Amino acid sequence: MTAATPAERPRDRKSSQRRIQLAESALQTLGEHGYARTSLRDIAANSEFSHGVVHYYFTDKTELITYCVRHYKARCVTRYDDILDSSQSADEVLHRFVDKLCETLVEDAPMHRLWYDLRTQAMFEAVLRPDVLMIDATLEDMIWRVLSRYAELADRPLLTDSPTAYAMVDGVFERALLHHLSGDPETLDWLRSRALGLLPTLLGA
Amino acid sequence: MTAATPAERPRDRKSSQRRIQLAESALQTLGEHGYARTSLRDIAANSEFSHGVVHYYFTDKTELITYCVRHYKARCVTRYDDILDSSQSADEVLHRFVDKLCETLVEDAPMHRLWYDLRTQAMFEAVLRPDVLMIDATLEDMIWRVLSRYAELADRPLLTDSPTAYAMVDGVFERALLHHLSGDPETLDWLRSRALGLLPTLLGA
DNA sequence: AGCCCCCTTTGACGACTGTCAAGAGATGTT
DNA sequence: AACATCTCTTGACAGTCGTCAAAGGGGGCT
Repeated sequence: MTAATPAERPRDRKSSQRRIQLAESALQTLGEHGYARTSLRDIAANSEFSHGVVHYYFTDKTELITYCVRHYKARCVTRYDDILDSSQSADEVLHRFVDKLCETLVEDAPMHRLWYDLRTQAMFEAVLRPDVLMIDATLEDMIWRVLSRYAELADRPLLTDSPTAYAMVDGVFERALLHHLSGDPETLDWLRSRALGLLPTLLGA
Repeated sequence: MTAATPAERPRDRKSSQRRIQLAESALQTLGEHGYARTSLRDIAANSEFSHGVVHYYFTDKTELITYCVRHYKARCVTRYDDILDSSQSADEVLHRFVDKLCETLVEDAPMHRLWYDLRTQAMFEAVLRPDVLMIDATLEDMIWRVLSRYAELADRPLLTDSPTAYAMVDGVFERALLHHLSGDPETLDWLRSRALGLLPTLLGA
């Protein structure tokens, strides 16, 4: 069957490529100006197309946003996964995780603040909630995988549950991001030392 | 001396009352719709004045917002202070603090999400940063006072520093707020149990 | 009384927004 | 070569935004 509307079939592959392309332009612009101050014209101006093309590939602004959010997830969720496979000691997991955490704080700062922006907007707009909650759960899993591997290699039990551990790490990271973007030069050292201190306290005797 | 501009002197008292009055209306509207989707006309419509009056008392929209933020601080910073004075045991501080935390999560949910909204917008707009960072520091102090009193009554040392402790508690609270606003009925129990579990782990032997 | 100053309302402006329609250009099929 | 289909540009629409100017009232003062 697969009864597609007449216009959909030949477009499928190319159209999905365009959607991705537009989503990447959109993510970059959103990371610069924030969700509220980014218009469809801004997004199109940062791409190589005109503003009308957005409505050709996305029915709605919210569809574009939610598509961007979902596309964003795929890029960042596996950030720490190679550390887990290749590390051989608890200490190695700890240090490499913290290094990566500090690196992405600086490197991907616009994308991180965009994520916090969207998550906060989900507190106001119900349309954003399903996607945001799903990504938040995925990020929680990501942190939990790190902590589980860390505890396994240290041969000690984890004291907290997954949501709490994620919430605490995320709180520390969000604070670091705010201060980093505010120009505080000590933020990186603070995040490094606090993350190095935090993880061991999540392990029991 | 006090060389005031001709228009300022007689206005002083009344004008500051109006500013407060408008700020309260603004805070309520901002808490409902969020920073980005709140216009000056919305704010005025929620007050008993017309939209023109806002520009009579505030030169700018950003001046209104920053004034609101500063006014908001005064209302919420002393939230837990009476607990500290009147509690006699560590356990009493712990339970009364957590009770208040859960109560304000439900009761003041719009104001909390507004705070998170503004703090996130400060990652994009530099004008908001001074006020946001100041309030964040004040909230950090508020949490630190609770933890200090808690540790003092328990006669045990605190394991973390003030910024980290605040960041972790705030992360847990922010997560609880998002899920509460998403309609998750188990959020309140989760926050209560996790907060009751978190504070003791911040104390050393 | 008449005047002046403070407060408020109203209406308007230019700019910007999401959305859509009409048409031009390109691409490939028959 | 001619046609049809997909893709993209352009221009316009209705609405909303921050901002401001003009004017209306309402007290108190001289």
